[in-house]
Amino acid sequence: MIRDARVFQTDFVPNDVVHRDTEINHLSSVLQPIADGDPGTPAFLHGPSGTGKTCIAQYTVEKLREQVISLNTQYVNCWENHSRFKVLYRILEGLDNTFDIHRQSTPTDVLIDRLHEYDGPRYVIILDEADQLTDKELLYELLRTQNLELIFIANEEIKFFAELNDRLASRMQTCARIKFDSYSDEKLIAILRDRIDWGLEPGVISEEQLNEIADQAAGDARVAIGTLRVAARIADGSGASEIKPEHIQSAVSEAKTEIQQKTVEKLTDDQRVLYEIITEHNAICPGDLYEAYTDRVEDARTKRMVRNYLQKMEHYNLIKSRGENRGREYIAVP
DNA sequence: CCTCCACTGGAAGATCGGGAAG
DNA sequence: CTTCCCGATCTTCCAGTGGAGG
Repeated sequence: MIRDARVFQTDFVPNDVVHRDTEINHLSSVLQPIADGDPGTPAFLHGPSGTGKTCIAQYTVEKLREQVISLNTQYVNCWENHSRFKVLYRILEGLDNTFDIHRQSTPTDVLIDRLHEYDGPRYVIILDEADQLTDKELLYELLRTQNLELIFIANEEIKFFAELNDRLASRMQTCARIKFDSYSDEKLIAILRDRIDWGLEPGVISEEQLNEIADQAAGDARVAIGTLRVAARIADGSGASEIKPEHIQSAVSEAKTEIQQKTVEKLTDDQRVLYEIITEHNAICPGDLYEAYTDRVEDARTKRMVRNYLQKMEHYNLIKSRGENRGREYIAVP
């Protein structure tokens, strides 16, 4: 049933993206000066998850590479590299300039200096999940570095700007802002159909089932593609010759828990204990939570550290917090 | 109204872990 | 081997917030 599993990977960038023309054109025009050897304008892409921001950024930069002979590019995910050091490291990595940099012995200042010294070809950097950066000042440093072309990606525009100080916010105002809206069902279906043409045997999924997937995904292409992939796998595993409604039903929930499971695996032991306690309760107040945690764990961290863990887990969308101060409760995300 | 106190999150400093230098 | 140094992690301290209960 599955011909090519690659097209269902979350980081797959299609050769031809056909459902985001406006956004692609906008971004291309922002980057166009680079093709003429001039500095471009930084870009800021924002919109809900699964709306193609990352995909379009990578696709457009790839097209630019075809036009410009000497061009360096790098993709940095700030979720995975949220510290100042890691982001700078990844950026220098894109220039093959890290052979003598080691976390332990190289101060971050040296990384900044080295980046400032860079005078090679123009360097396009995609900073994905830029709102996850702990040290936003780094954005300022990057913006004033010669030869860098920056593409920032974040989910919520307003929230992102609210977290910046005035100086940085006004500097960021100069970015070309490109908004990504949720996909309509028709567009989601068109996207799915592209992937199906490449990835699945012909005729294994009906129009009706496609509609169902698009409906469940609620505008999120990542969820739609994930659901399709899991549904195909389930159908294949059960020996069916085509994807049936029941395959989709189990795929929807499995696709969601699959993502969650991956995140839980990334937690430390202490964090996982906290997560388990929260999932065992409908809602739990901080005091009880900390007590339960100290009971289960040998050598417990302090309350302050636990608050950091909880914040992190909320960021990962594993738990939610409700209420403030005294009324605070923690709830597991279903 | 006021006081108490559980809770939050910022700031500053201590500690950990591990590569480099001696 | 030891010593030095760094970022990351963790603790300590604390000001601020707002609900509970006189």
